[in-house]
Amino acid sequence: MQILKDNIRKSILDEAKKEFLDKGFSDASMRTIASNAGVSVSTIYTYYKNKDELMTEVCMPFVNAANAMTIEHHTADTDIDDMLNPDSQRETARALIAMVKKYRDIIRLILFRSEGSSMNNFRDNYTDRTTAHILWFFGKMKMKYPDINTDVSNFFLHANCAWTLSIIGEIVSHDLSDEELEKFTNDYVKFSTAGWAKMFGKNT
Amino acid sequence: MQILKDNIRKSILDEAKKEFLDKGFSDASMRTIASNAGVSVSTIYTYYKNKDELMTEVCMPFVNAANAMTIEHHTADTDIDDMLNPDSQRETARALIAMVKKYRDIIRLILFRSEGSSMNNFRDNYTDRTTAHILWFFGKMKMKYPDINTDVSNFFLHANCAWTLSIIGEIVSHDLSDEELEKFTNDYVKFSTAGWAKMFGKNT
Amino acid sequence: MQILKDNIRKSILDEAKKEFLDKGFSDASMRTIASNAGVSVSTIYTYYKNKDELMTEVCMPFVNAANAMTIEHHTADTDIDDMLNPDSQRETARALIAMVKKYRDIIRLILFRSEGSSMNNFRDNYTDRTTAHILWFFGKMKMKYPDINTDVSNFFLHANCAWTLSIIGEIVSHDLSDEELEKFTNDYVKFSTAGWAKMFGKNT
Amino acid sequence: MQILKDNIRKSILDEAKKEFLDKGFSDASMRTIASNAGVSVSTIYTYYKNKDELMTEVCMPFVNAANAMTIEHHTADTDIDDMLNPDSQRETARALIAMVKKYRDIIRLILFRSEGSSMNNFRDNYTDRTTAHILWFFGKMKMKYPDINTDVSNFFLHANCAWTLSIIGEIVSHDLSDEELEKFTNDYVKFSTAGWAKMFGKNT
DNA sequence: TATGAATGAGTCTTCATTCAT
DNA sequence: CATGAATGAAGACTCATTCAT
Repeated sequence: MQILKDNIRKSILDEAKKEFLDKGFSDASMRTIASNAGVSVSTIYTYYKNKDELMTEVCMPFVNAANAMTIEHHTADTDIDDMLNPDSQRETARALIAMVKKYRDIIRLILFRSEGSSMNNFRDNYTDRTTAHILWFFGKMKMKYPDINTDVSNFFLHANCAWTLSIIGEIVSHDLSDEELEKFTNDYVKFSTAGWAKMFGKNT
Repeated sequence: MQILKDNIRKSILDEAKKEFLDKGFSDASMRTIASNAGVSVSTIYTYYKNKDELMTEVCMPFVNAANAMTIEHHTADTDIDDMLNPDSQRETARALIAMVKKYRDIIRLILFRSEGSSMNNFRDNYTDRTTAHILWFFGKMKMKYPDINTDVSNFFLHANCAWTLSIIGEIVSHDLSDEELEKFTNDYVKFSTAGWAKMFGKNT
Repeated sequence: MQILKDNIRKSILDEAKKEFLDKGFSDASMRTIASNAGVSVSTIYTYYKNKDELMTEVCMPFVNAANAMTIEHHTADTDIDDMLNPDSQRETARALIAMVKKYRDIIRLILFRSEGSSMNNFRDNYTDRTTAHILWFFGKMKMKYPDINTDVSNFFLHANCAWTLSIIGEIVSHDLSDEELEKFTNDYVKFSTAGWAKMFGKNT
Repeated sequence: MQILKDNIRKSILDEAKKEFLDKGFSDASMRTIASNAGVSVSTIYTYYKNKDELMTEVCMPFVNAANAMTIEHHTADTDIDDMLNPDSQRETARALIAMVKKYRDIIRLILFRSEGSSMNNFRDNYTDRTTAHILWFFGKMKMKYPDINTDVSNFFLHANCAWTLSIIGEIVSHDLSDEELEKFTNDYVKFSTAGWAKMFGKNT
């Protein structure tokens, strides 16, 4: 029975994901989801309060993974050097890309097809959170190395965080081979480490 | 009469813009637009063929301006040095920001509230077009300066173009003072010129 | 100017006929007619009071011809023998068929696509009128030849008149060659003269 | 519950029939039907997929009966003599008339008020099917009695079948007493048996 | 005369959601 | 637990017609 119910849950979530991706949240139809999942519309409502919650539930796996990664990242004892260290950056980028590939569909759903749902806030929330973390990190670094230049425009930091999300969006929108992704990673790291070095005034 | 008609057109466009921004294209209601514009629903249809065309018409001012800017940019006789020249880059950035500020609402509409309309393609189209231009430009530069490194991942170029759009999106989503924007511009230019210099291998 | 106006009238009528035939009266659209005729919708209303009158006007050529034929037929000095005379019947049938072929489209319009318009009464009116004439004719014949049997069910006469209309409907619905029509005429006359002879009790 | 649901179904069908008869399919309004049936518009859509299917469902009782009668008629072991035998013909006619009286409203609906719906094809389909049967029957008879004349124009056969339908249409359009119908039946049989006898060349 | 413009009423259909069973 | 049934509100869009110009 438990198994049966889990099957139904999964079936509903799967079909909901397809329908949301296909039509976008607003234009998706609960009927279609139910019909494709082989259950009645009302059954969906016994599992999920409403359309929005269904959407949220569909996105949860990624949201959880993203939160976990964020926490891990935030608690890591990184130093300013890590931002300038290509190897360290590459590692971080690869981990991110691995996760992006894993949650490809959900990410596409959240970034491009969530209009009208509460998941549509994810983009802004995520950027804001990441930005806040960077600011806190910069403060910490300034304490540690008083002579580096951390006088960086808040909005530039924000834009940089948004870039990450933008890149994620581009990755999930295109079908890239592993080689392309690796090459991209190298280029990106080259570009951004050089950029940050310049920002920090370490690039005499 | 002419004035009257133009008034009505403008009124419809204004209210449509508001409604689209407020609810998103899909959830926007023609009834609401008509009611707020003080005309009957059918009157809207004497001016615009359907909801999608109304949306398109709302966005046209920006689309035209963006196209004009693109053409101007593409026909400009830029050189590789311009990409590395902070002054030149700042000028370009400022021009872009000026336009973004001018069409703030429409840009927000296109980037974040256009799901379900044909304007939703703008983002991808724009990124693709810009990427294509950059590729062409790189080829030209490689011919001119055979010793620079232009072996940059296509997808990195794409991601870079997407960054521009992402920044534009952030600008229209936040209420930034002129100082902040100026500061951001400086930082951005510092960061990216350093990045490109590194990419081109000019940064001995 | 007169010529111009007549051109417009004709153009409107032609396109109206097409649209009515295509969609049926109820589903036909004044807009479509106007657009195809190259005039504005309101122009149609300067020529015709409303959709129904436009329909009527489209059908007039046939209605007039049919009335003329009816009058001619009614005033003709026919005798009971004519109904039993194959040559006479064939002649009548051929004349009718000629007219039917001439007004083919309008007849199809009236018989099969006039629902919702006042032309939809034509069928019944025509049958009733023809039936009335036959009744009057039978009365006259009974006076002239008291010994023939004219005790025919009113409704049979009605059904017979309806048959004529039904045949007309079949002719305009099918694409028949002249040979087929001629063969049909012969068969029809053979069949019905035999039938009437039996009815009149003359066929000993 | 079952009873309740059947009541609702029936109520919807009844009111739909009335509305379709009253306004014709195209001009009939789902709102009016729903309102008269005492249900909401959307409830109709839980029972019937769309307006056309509702129309079809309204007509089904007659369509089924007509098909049953056709099958019965086609499988009967009739002979050429039956077409010339007044008693046999009268019997057939009476059975048909009984059915017509039973489904009077639906027949009127199909024959005269179905424009725009898929039931509008019934007339032609029926005529074609009956004609095909007659042709097959004539072939069979020619095999059995090589000396009868079955060289009858296809279109005449078609017109004859259309006559049946035309008569049916006249019956449902008029309020005829049983006597009138009986008298009509006699006349019709007299007329048509004489006609067919002549056609077959048996009436020396 | 010809029409652009305007409209209120209407179209069929779908929606997410609720609830009794 | 699962659902069939029901619904009011809303969807985009079209309609025939009028009227000032």
